[in-house]
Amino acid sequence: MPDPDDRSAPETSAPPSEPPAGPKPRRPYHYHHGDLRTQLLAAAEVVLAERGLEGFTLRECARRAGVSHAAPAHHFGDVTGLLTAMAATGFARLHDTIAAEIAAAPHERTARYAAAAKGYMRFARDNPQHFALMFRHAVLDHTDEALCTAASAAFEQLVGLVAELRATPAPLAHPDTRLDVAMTWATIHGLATLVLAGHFPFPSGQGDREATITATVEAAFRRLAG
Amino acid sequence: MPDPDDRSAPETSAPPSEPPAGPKPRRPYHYHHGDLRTQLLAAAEVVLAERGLEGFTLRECARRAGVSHAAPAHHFGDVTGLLTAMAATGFARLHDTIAAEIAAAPHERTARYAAAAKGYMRFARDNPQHFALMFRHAVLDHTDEALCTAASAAFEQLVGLVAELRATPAPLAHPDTRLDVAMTWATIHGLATLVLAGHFPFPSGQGDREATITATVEAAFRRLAG
DNA sequence: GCGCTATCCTGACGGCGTCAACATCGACGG
DNA sequence: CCGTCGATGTTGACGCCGTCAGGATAGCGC
Repeated sequence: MPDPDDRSAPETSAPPSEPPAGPKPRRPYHYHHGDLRTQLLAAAEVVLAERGLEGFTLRECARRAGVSHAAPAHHFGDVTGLLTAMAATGFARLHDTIAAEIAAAPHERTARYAAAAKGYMRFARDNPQHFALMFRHAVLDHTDEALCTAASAAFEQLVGLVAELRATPAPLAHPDTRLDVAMTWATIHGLATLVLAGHFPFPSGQGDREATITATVEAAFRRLAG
Repeated sequence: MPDPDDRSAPETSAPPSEPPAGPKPRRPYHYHHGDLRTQLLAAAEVVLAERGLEGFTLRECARRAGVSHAAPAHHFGDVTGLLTAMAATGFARLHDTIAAEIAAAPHERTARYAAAAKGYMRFARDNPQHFALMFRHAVLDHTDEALCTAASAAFEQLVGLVAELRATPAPLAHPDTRLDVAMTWATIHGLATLVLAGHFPFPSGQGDREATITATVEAAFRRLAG
């Protein structure tokens, strides 16, 4: 079984289990070809990015992985299982993206706070379909353990950031941390969601759209922090 | 053609076009039975609320409306057309809900501002599937005129509220109205989206969940305003 | 060497959206 | 008053989908 905590980007290179094997046109179908689960996840990632969640298809994933249409059932049960597994890795990757952005920021509370928001937005922009999947409640199995732990880890990261911001008396006057957390998450999540839905205010681009968005996030969270 | 600006809740009562007509068992199918378009929209509303967007089906809508599976095509083209029409009425209803909440609030800037947010949240809570549909970019036709005008009206309502809030020098220090609008919309939209996705922080209910959410919205927007 | 189980295939089923072909109704012009 | 014509419904078909049942294959412990 592949490592379920694998957070790396999907690899499209075939494992060495398929040598060219000369002009033999095709083997009479190989059962047990190694780690189909990983390859299915990789294929699903491509399908999701290409076709979106509306055009996502279990059979297409199987096709890309070179197996029959019923093969995924043995690893994921049904389509919900596959999407849930993808969502779990998505939360893990979101966590890593935010952590990387924080690590690259100057070691100062407000800057780290804004950097986290920038990381959130960057993940959403770079993986729009994956991001949308993670919050599409109806298509996920919320009893799945991997999903819960991955989502919780990302949430705890957020709580930690807010706590760090409030460690000194200056910022975020309201004493209720829950409200602070809710506000922080809602603001960045709302920004990301609206941008992805094409509803970002004033998108008619004079100038760079990306820069505008990043600047908005930066300004919003510096204001939120102070 | 029915009024495309109809914002009332769907009516389930049959139009008087079907008199009992004695014991005649059934007419050999009535073509032109009045306003199928309206009835299809009403049926679609029920299907959406019951099954969600994932379980939404054109054929089921046709079944509920008592017509054949291909009938909707004559009024909406394809499923995108129907969903787009529903999204348009959704934006109109959101606008009305917010307006009603503002009208019921004390005539003071901050209170009206918070009331609008409360209206936004109330609409999302009372029509979760409809609300989700309105922001599901991939299933809507964004060249549709009715959708554009309805969405723009709701957006202009938001812009007006922010402008009203900034009319006196006190609140929302940042001079950039665009940032204020973005922040306002993102915050309330993020709150609504996260609540609907079941990701609202600390949902484990000691006490009334609804009250907690409403109080959070209230507090968040009073803080945003001042 | 032998079954056991995980893995994978084939084939089938019902449901879906869409299209093409046909039926009917209402309206409008002769 | 009648004929035609477009708008509005119906029927049937197509291909695709997810899922399930049943059979094939391969590796592994005994």
